[in-house]
Amino acid sequence: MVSVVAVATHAGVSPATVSRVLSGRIVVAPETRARVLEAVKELGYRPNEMARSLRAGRGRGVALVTGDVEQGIYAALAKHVQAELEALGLDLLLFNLGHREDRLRHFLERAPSLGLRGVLLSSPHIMDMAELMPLILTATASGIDVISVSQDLSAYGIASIIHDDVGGARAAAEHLIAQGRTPIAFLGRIATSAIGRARFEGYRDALLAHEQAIDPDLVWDISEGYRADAGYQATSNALAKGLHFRAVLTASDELALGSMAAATDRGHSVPGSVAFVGFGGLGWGVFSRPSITTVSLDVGAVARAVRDRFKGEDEVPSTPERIVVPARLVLRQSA
Amino acid sequence: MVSVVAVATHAGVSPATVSRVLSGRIVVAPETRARVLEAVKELGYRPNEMARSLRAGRGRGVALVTGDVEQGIYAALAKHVQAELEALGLDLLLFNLGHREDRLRHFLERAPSLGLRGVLLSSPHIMDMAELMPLILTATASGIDVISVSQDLSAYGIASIIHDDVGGARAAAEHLIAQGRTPIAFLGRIATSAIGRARFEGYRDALLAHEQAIDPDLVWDISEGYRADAGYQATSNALAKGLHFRAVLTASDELALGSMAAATDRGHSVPGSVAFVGFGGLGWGVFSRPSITTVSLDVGAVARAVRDRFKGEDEVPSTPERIVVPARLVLRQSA
DNA sequence: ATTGTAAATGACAACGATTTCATAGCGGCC
DNA sequence: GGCCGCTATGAAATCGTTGTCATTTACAAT
Repeated sequence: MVSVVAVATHAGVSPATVSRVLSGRIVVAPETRARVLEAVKELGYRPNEMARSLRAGRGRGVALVTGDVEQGIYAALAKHVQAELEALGLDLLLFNLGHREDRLRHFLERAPSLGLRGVLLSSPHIMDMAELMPLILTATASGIDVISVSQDLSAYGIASIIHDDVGGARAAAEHLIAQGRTPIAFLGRIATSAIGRARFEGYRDALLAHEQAIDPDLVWDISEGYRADAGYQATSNALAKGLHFRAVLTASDELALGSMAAATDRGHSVPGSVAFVGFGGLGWGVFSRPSITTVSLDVGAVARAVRDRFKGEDEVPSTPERIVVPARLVLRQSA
Repeated sequence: MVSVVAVATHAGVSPATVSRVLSGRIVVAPETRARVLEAVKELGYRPNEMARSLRAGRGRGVALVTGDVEQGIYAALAKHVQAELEALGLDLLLFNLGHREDRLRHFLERAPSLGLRGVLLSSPHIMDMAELMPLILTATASGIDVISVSQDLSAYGIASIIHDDVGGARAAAEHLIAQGRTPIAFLGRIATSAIGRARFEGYRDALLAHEQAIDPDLVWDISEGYRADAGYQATSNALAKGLHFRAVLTASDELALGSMAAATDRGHSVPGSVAFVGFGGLGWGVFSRPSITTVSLDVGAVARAVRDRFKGEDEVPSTPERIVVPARLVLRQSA
């Protein structure tokens, strides 16, 4: 491994000078500078990131903690965030909880010793943040910038970048109501997910605003992840019970796909007999048939907000603590 | 930050002893040991990972280099690999190339200085590995275990964990032929992707084995990523040209979905008029309507192979250099 | 001519953990 | 009783980088 010392020797200067040249922040005689750069190139020197991190007290890693990257929206988030971080010379560490809270606890315990620059918490289906707060505070105290993505934790003093889930769901419900597609069912996690609850609130708001009663039988509060099979299951059950509904507002595109399949399998036409709205705006939603009308979440905007948060060199950014990214209803075939 | 020195002082021993107790590999008097553990617990000490890495010469990170995590198969890979690595106390760094080769180069240049334990190259749509070999060799020389995932680079002496793409595609084509669904079109990257080419070979093998001619018009060699829109586009073009085919063997589930949509939109029934086979076996493929018959790739098996590779403490594992994970044809509605 | 000042650079310490080397203490054996 | 050897532990060096402090040299000002 070629180190500063090697470069310094080669260039006939001290290691300190090499460091100065490379940092660029300190004046070095042009001739010396040239000689050092020459040596650097000749030896193919690259500063050791581990030594740098130790010296600086923190590294260049930012962790993304997700519930399940296999879910399209998280994969998209990982992709966009990674791209933004890479542009800042930061690395993305991925921690996938699989919706198991103990792993989040374990990660948070480890976080301070890893020298992370930041932690993006994007595991929205975990409710008792209160219990985890001590760990989070320990992390922030150790210089880690903890940001909640998707879930609003600004009440706890944690910077939050969130989608307008309430507004998005409301817009979707309004659209369905305007088309006369009532009654509308809601499918998602409510009791066990802050995000799911926000979407449910949007649904409820719209219904109440139009003096529609909320039928508990049409509120399908699932407890598993937002995968297609959960949607299929819940919808099949509802149909088996003979419940009547003309539309389903779901909390993810995957749920919508599964839900739609359940209806289709029982001979209901989509959107003629039942309409479906998803959440996320994933790429493949355009190509299912019928394609999925969805509340599109601008993942790129979230990633840019993350970038803004990390672009400075200062320890604790002073940007606003709560950023809301708008959600947009994208009309396609299913509703 | 509480360090070994703090713990040592607290326990009335030297830092060396603390280290010995925690490593567990060296005998320490039971009474001393107890005192150290007590101090560790009392102070909430956690070894600084950056210092450890510097001292050890390498850290605990493993990088996963993907083409596009937003594609289901890579997201699934990331998820499973992360889970396996976490069990080994290793962290996953995610680098998403977005199919841009310069970023791979850039990453490989940086890799040795990051102290990575390993690099999982899973960006199969890059062909001229020969050009990148010097960088890869530099990485391996610096102690990084470079493993090619999906793409067979064992000819270059790089450990490779691959799917049986040829066999999987052949099985799919055989299935279509057995059902009399000919002529069969192939949709995927051939010229610009090692994996795509392998899948094409399986297709070709099956056709030739059954004395079917390969119609160049039915070989749709796309150049973009394996996203649904590319599949839609290619298939629409083919249909617009009035080409006749009874089945499409595609190189990903996303392509299959897009391709299927194109056919559906032009009034063809699936699978009655045209059949479709995808590649990957993603969760949502079960719930599209029609659901997608697919060559399922066992991502979990790949992740386990990765785990086996990293579970030892030794620098260069001596496990076989080429592991082939079987691919399985999963019959669903589309074919 | 002498002193003051700024620029350029080198020596050295420090980040925190681990490992090697050295040593104190103790028990056993002849 | 003296010596050998083993066990348990401490002191110190090391990983590679960077920041602080000190030193040198040159030049300007009086």
